Amino acid sequence: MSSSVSFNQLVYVLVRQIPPGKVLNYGRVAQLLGVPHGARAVGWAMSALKSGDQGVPWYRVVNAQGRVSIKGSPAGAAEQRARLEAEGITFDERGYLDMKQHLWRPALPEVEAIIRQARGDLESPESDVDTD
DNA sequence: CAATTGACTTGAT
DNA sequence: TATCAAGCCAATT
Repeated sequence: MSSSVSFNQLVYVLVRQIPPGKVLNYGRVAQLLGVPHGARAVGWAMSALKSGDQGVPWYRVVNAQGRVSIKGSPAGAAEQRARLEAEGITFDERGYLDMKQHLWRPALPEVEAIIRQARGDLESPESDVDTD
């Protein structure tokens, strides 16, 4: 019991909430999870994703500059850009997308609730949610 | 438990 | 605008 949910799992839960046509940067994800300076950790979590985790729209996470930052895999970066373009996002000649236009701005209370719920669900699937 | 790594970010040059 | 260095975090070894 009490197996605390890994930071990575929370990252996946949040990334799953990003709607099509919208994106989030690593730092933002970390901030929404309560770790303002955990951008690198988020990137680490994304790199840990495997082809089987198709439920996680990893391609909707870009760097703060509005550019894809997959390293060691030019093909991966190309795929990410292709998937985003397929959702209507456009890139300029330098390979940047418009963050002002595509950055996802969720209602913080809602996101916090989802994270809180994720922690609870993954920690104790059977714990009865409440009652009041 | 210490060292290493990496899909990051920001500020300075 | 492009490059460099330092700061910060979690998972791995």
